[in-house]
Amino acid sequence: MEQAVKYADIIIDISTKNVDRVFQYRIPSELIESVQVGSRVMVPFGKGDTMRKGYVVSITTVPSFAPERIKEIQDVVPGAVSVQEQMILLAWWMKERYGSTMNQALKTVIPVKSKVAPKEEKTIVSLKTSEELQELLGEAERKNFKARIRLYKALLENGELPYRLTAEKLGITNAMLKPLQEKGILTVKTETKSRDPIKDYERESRRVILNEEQQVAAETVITDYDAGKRGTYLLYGITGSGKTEVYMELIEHVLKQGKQAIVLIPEISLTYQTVMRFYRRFGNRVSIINSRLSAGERYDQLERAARGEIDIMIGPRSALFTPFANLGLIIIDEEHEGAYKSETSPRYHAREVARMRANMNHASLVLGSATPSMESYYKALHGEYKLLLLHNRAKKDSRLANVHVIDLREELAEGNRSVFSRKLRELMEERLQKGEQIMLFMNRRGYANFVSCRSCGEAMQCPHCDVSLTYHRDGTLKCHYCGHEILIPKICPDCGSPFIAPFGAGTQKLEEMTKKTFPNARVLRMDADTTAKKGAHEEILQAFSEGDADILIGTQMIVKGHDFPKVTLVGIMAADLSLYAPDFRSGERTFELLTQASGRAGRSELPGDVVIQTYAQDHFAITSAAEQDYEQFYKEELLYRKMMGYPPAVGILGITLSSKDERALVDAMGYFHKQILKEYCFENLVFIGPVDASPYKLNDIYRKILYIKNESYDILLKVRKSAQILEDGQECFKNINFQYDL
DNA sequence: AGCACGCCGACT
DNA sequence: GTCGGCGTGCTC
Repeated sequence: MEQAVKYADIIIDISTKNVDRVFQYRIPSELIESVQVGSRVMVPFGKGDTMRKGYVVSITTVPSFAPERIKEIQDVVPGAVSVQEQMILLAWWMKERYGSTMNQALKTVIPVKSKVAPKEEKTIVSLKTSEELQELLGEAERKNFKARIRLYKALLENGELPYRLTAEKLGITNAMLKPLQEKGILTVKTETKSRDPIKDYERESRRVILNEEQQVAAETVITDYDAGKRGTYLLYGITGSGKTEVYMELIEHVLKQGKQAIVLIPEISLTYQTVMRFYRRFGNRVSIINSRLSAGERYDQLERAARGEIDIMIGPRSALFTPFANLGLIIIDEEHEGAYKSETSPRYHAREVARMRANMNHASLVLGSATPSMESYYKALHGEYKLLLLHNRAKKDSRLANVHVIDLREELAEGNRSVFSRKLRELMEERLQKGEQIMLFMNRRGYANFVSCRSCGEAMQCPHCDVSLTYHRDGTLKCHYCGHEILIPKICPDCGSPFIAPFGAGTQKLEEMTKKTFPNARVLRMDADTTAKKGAHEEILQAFSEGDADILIGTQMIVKGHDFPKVTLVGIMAADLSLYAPDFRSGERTFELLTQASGRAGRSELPGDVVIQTYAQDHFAITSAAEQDYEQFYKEELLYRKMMGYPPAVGILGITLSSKDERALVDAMGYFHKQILKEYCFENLVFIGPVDASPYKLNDIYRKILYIKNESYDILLKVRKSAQILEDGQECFKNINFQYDL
């Protein structure tokens, strides 16, 4: 029987909104087998029929376009894995939910195949002696071949040149190298570097015996699972209560049924220690993805998952898209972490996407945290999630640290102007004497040390962004948003006064002060500057854990998930710095940071102390963190959120408009606001703003935000859709970029 | 993204 | 008179 002609709905791989929709193509009969939903295909597109990559999102027999104008699919992308239909559906869902383009959604969901399968490194090698090169250079100079002159000069200096760098720096193209290769002047050497997958690890079959609490938690999930019930669980376990053992028990159970598991861990706490625990238990059925892997290595790992060579994938939020065919369990550790929210479009939250993926695969989702996010705990208390509790520390003799809250105002009033309170200083001296280690935590968020003019008060600003430049020890001023860098000026560019000086204190300053106060102590600093180099992060932590230093100074990154048994004192220099950030989550974040930082002290047998220095010693985020009392904090915070109308009590939708043209932005925002108001005048929407985003100007682009609040998420979703329709349909929004944040 | 169509300035 | 600038719009 003659088969009916089939058509495929295809999304073209171009990231502009005008082509962000489906196009229909005829499937030629010889490809009818290989073209499936999720296939990547090459199709002729546009005038001139340039070949473009596209993704098949659905297949139909009824064309919805004039059939004589429908072109044919040319090919299935060679060597490409046909992507799971699910992943495409997930991308659709994300596009709808978060308001991105389909392409952006697909790109986050589908692994990007590296250009060359094995990692290749090309080098340009000269085949001539330097005298001969000199001669060639002379000839090129006579003929005024500019590109060749640059190339010969570089070759004379080095003999061998890395291809990529050369091409970029000297503006040399392949076309121009070709004749030179043919003349035998040079050659392009290609070295294939094999991408080494993770080595085999010895598997230790030492079974961990769960304590009673852990057992109960694990059993709850397992019983549901075996009864065919899938749900979302919130595993709330205090620091050191052994959540990881529970995860592993659950994974083991799921694996036994031939299913796979994904474990999300914030990148920052994805340490060697954690990973090794999984390897020891599950051997080489485990794989990790992290940002240190190259695109190719990452792709390899996902391929292995697709081929069924591994059963467990550990990684940051992108690991959520591991193409497991038989996914049974998703675990999100430290679920409160901000890193689970994507900062680029689609601005998805791993928790929500995980929920969706779990639904599609009939899998369970387990969220774990010592300080659950307000949203999750709220849902757990309202029965949407099942709450699992771990109250006790897994190691019996480890105990909670003594917490001292120090009022900095009082210190000042009593004449102590140093950054160290008397208590902290006293304890530090004692620890140094005993040879124990100290961590000093500086919460620098929203508190850059900027440079200002003493006479006109003007702070040095980034010319591209609406933020102050940050002062660095080497005499430069840097913008932490766009990387703009200048030397510190000698006179104020505004008033000409020579009295300009750094202001405020960051980790650098703290390091200086520490060295001055404790001249004999060995100090290590860890922050965005000292860890800019790859691997520096681990290096510093390694050095510290091996006892190469007495004091570790750092920002948030030192308090996440690292275990230093010899640390018995944690000093939090200014606990309330993060409290006044212009964000309704600042209290929550402060509480989390303080709780985590406190948890660093005394994780072993040695008794620990925590000193919290603050100007707001009565704030509940600080008092409840000092008492390590999450419930107390939750109650107070929820009250506050209810009062102020913030999530999780009410839903909030943030719509950011941005444009290079400030006037156009203001006009567009005004018009947009009016339209939404008009359309939803019968709903009880609460509008806040529009306000300037923070920072208002970023990379020369101005940004304004309109917040819309309502108790019902569904209504906000509807508003988002209407906004999208406005965005696409209105002339005046042409040069305005929209971003949605729910 | 790319490519064509289209309507205004300096040139063989 | 034409060649070509890049603004605008469409692509199954």
